[in-house]
Amino acid sequence: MSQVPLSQISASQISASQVAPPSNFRTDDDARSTRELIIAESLRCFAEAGYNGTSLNDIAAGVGIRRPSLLHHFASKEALYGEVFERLLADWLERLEVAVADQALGWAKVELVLNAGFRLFEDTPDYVRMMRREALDGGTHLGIDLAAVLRPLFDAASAYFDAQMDAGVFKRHNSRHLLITGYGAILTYFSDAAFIDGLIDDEALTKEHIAEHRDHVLSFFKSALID
Amino acid sequence: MSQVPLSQISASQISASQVAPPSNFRTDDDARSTRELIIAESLRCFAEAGYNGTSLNDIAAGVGIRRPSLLHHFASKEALYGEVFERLLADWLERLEVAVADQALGWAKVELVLNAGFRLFEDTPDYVRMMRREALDGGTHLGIDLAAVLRPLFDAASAYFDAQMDAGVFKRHNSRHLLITGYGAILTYFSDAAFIDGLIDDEALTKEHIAEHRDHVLSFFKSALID
DNA sequence: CGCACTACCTACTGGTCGGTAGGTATTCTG
DNA sequence: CAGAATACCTACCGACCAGTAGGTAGTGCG
Repeated sequence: MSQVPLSQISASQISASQVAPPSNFRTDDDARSTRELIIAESLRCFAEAGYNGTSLNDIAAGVGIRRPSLLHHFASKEALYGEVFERLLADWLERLEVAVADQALGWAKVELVLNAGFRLFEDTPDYVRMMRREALDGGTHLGIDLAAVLRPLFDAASAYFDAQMDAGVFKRHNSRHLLITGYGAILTYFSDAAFIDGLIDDEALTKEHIAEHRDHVLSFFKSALID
Repeated sequence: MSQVPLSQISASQISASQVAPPSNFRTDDDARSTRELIIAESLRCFAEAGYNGTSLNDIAAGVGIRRPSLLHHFASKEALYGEVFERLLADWLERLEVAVADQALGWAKVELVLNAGFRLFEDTPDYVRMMRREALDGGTHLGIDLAAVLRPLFDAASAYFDAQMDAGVFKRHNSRHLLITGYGAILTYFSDAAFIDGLIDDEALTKEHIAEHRDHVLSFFKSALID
């Protein structure tokens, strides 16, 4: 690092203007909060416009600081994106594992997990869109291999369905394809909300409409799995 | 212009300019084909990396020409994107309407349309990813309002399901939510193929695996709609 | 031949990108 | 109170972006 050629340092750089003393200084308490503000705004922007469609200036402006100040808190754009994404994964895994760990069996457990998913997505719609973009790009945008992280959950769910089908609790389906179908059915409603708004008369992502869609997905899956 | 010091013009430069006479000249027949090549490569790039992630240089390089030559065929990047997208829509609507116009009734018609969708998506996976990105961005990236174009088809399909449910052919579900669920279940398999590859042992988007998923979706929906 | 036309090129413009250098207030700490 | 640390700033960099200017081969037609 820092082996910048001396030739790049010009005299004009030294004569920086002292005209604008912004005075928007932050205390230590606020410092943590600035970091959080940046992460929150980044999530919003990355979900809305994607990685390439979001500039550090956009994020900085949303927070109310300049780009270099943002880069004081995060080493690079990729590092910032990575931190937002890691937080996404951690939040999701934590909340999903609570539902997965539940001792319920049969349809009750499926309903439990689906409900947890809906609640989770309802709380974090920006996460959903960001995840969708990540899946579209192959899930390997950064160091994290999204599929590899979710694979254990996926395998466990698949085994659960297979066991319940063997036991005759559920009608027979291909469990892995069933999971892919389910994940697509649920995620799409949240990721494509802006598009779906144009297909229906109500507005998607309102509390009422989410509940409507959740009820539909639950009854639809129940209808396909239970006699 | 051309105020380059004579001293900088080396013999190698002069020879270089004559060593590479591009010679990739195209006749009138090829001219149309260059346009097609550009559209094909654009589709590939826009599907792979999105609008913001694709530069005109990327596309031009894929075709084997320079960016200004590309802009000789299309007025701007947006115009190019628009033409690719319009072609997408036209292709889809044409092929879907054949299936929709069929006189089949009950489950046979659903199977017909689903099969047409699968065949369509299998033939044009790049279209699917581009569409997905468009839906993520709200479907109003350019002048075209994606949802408005599809709305008539959506309404007709919804009315069909309602009628069949009223007649007792299908079990009762909310038809509009059913369509959203269905579109998500099918589209996701194609749009997120790279991610799904990491969740399963087989490779998605092979002929065999697509058939497997189609069979699953058909039997799953049949299971949910028919007693 | 002369002239318009097409398809391509190199070389450039203005602007934006991510990132860096270096400075300045303010606060914490010894 | 001195010095380190923090959080912000302006001014800059090189790279890349979409798009333009202007030139040059080759083609078709009078």
